[in-house]
Amino acid sequence: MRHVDASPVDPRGSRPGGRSAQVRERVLAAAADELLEHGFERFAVTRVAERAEVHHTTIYRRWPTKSELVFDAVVELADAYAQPVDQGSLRADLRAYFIGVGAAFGDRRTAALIRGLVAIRPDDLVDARRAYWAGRFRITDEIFERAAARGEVVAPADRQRAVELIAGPLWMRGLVTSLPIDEGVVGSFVDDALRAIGHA
Amino acid sequence: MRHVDASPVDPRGSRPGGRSAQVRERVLAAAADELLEHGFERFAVTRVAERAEVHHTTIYRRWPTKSELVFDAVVELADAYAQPVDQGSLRADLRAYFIGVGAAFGDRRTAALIRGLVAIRPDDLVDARRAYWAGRFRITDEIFERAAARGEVVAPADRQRAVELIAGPLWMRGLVTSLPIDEGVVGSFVDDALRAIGHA
Amino acid sequence: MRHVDASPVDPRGSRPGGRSAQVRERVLAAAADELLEHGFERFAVTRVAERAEVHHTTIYRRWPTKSELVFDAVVELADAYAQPVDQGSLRADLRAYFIGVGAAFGDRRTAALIRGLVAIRPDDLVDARRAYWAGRFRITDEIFERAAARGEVVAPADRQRAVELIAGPLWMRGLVTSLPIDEGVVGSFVDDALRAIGHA
Amino acid sequence: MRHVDASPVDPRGSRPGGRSAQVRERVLAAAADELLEHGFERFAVTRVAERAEVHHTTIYRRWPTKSELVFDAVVELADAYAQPVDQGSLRADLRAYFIGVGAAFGDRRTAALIRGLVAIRPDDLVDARRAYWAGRFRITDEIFERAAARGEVVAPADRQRAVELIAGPLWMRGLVTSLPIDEGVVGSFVDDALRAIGHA
DNA sequence: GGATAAGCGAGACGGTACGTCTCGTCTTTTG
DNA sequence: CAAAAGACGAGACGTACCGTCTCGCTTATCC
Repeated sequence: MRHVDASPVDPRGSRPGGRSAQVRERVLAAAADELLEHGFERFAVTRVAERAEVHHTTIYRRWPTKSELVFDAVVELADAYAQPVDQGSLRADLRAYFIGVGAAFGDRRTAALIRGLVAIRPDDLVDARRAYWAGRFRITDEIFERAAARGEVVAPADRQRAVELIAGPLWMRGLVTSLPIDEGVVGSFVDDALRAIGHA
Repeated sequence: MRHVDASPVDPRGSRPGGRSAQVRERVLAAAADELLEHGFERFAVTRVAERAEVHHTTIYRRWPTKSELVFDAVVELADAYAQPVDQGSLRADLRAYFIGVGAAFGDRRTAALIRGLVAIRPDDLVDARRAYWAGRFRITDEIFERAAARGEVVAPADRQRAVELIAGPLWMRGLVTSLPIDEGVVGSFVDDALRAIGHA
Repeated sequence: MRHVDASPVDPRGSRPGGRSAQVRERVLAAAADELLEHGFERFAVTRVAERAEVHHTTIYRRWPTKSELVFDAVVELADAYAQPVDQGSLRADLRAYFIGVGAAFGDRRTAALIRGLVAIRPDDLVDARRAYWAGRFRITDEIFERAAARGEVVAPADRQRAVELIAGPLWMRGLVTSLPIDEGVVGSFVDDALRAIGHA
Repeated sequence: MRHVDASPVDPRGSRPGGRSAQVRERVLAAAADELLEHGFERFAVTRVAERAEVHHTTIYRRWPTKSELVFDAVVELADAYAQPVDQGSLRADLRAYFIGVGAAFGDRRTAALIRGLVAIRPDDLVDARRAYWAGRFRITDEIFERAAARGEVVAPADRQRAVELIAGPLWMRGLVTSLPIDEGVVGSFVDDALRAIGHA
């Protein structure tokens, strides 16, 4: 899933701790900082280089375009919010997970980054984006699997609908209307979604 | 509702057909094209000027920031989709209206504009955006008013929830997951939303 | 000598106290200020208009080019230094006059202006400049005439040489080498010049 | 003496014939042309870039201000006129040297450059200008040294005066009054100066 | 253990776009 | 009818970043 896997650089150097690996780490960290500070739009490779104390040509050697660098950095960040824990019931699991998602929009810097992701031209980084979203949906899938194991069976089509009914309003608040996203709101969306798909 | 109303430009020139009005039209149309072709990120005022056959300084005189230009272009388009017609029932009215909204994402040009709208930094144009969304919500309010007049009463809080439950998934498909938006999908979101708020 | 005499504007308006005359006065005064403050190079008609509280199109109606406006303003200023007084001898008259000239270079703002005049392309405002320099040389001519009336006769060719031998070093210090110009220096140049032309 | 020596540019590139050296040459030549054609005032870096077939940002990298570019172009030319030859006597040496200087004003291109040099604001490039003039005066110093070796001793203060009495009128003719500068005129200024300092 | 190849530091460069300033022209309204 | 008012085309400004290139230097394997 890491984009840089395809890079021609670093056949041996990427051993953990190697010089190359250090560069990669420092650059991605710096990119994340830059992203959080300036948002996607004003993201500047030049500044990333300065932050990482790496020459800018070195960055271009590994990440041919800005989009690719940003994407790698985003993925790095995204994983932080991908920690679903078993809460004992489908409803509780969904609440917990989407409260985490909602919190991401609450962090202005993360919000800026998500906003940027959306702004990327649909034709850019298609595969990378597909992979990213697949990864995210895998998380909710796990939640439903776990529920099924507990006996709360939800049909695949209903899973999809439920996720859209919860995530849709959340994203809309986060990206579009700027309405607040707190735990109560997230909970009510979860309830509405479960009611809509006829889940007890 | 037009953002440019606050601009120092156009005292008399904005009479329909006047020179200024022509410039405004040409620029906004060109901005929409530019947005479609290059996306918000690579949106270049310089190119808009070339497309519109207007000098770039003229654009800066009216729209001091890129955000404002994009916003005005979006608003221009938005009104096209704001024509709700009485279909005889709340469900039918909502379907009709949101099918129109969904269609907007189907038009690549419009989709690009909406994408641009989202990409504008949240601190930018706060008032203008608020006004814009107020306008959009006014349309669904009318639908609910009409329904109330017919006896289909929905509490204000439920109106809001219903709209979010329909529009949220639609926008998410349009902006984020790129899943298809057809009439069947819109219909099912409307049904889900009405079920969620307990509307018969 | 006033350049604006050739302007198509102001057939009757230039009666002293007329509306046009007031505009002319205010604009020239403002132009002089602007010149003194920003120097020739960064002289901006726009700012002159603001200073004069006159619309900038009004200025362009009278002074088709910036050069002409500047020139008129310079001439206005120059006269301030053109007040030779009878000091009783050729040597004293020359000293007094050129000490005044030297003082002009001492005023940094005036110096900036002179510097600008020199920088004007030789092909620009040829007639105006010729007229200006003729005016200036007329002053030294008066000095020599007065001396002749007193019995200190100097041949025309020697007058010219003397003036060049005094003014030359002065201008060079003022414009080129930035060496100091004080009364002692001016005096010694006058003495050298008179010695060179064999004047007692 | 080259101003650009202090520039952060050109670590190795300045080897004669290197890429950077070529750029420098081409730009300075183009700057001289531009100065000749448009004068200092309408001197446009943009046009210099076009003439030199170099991107304008490249020019700004090396010469942050217009003044520095003009100055370097002037210095480049100046050296051409700095070749005093031993003519056997002080008078002859001075004549030969200043005839060369006068000739410089005769070359329109060089004259335009000198005019530009004068137009530079006095606060700009103070050190560079000081160095430049020191270099020029060193040439006349050599002439006086040579004369002293031959037995024609001139006191330091008189050297300075003499040079000003010759160069001053020359520069004034060249820059200000546009009077002709031929060998006869130069000769008479030399003679006048020597007479003024009491040199046989 | 010295060639050799890869990665990095360094920096000039061509290039796009930015957003601003000023110019001088034009058209329309006002006193 | 001149001045006020202001939009406009035009051109240059100087800056920020982009992505490419060329050139040494270092370092870590591989013969």
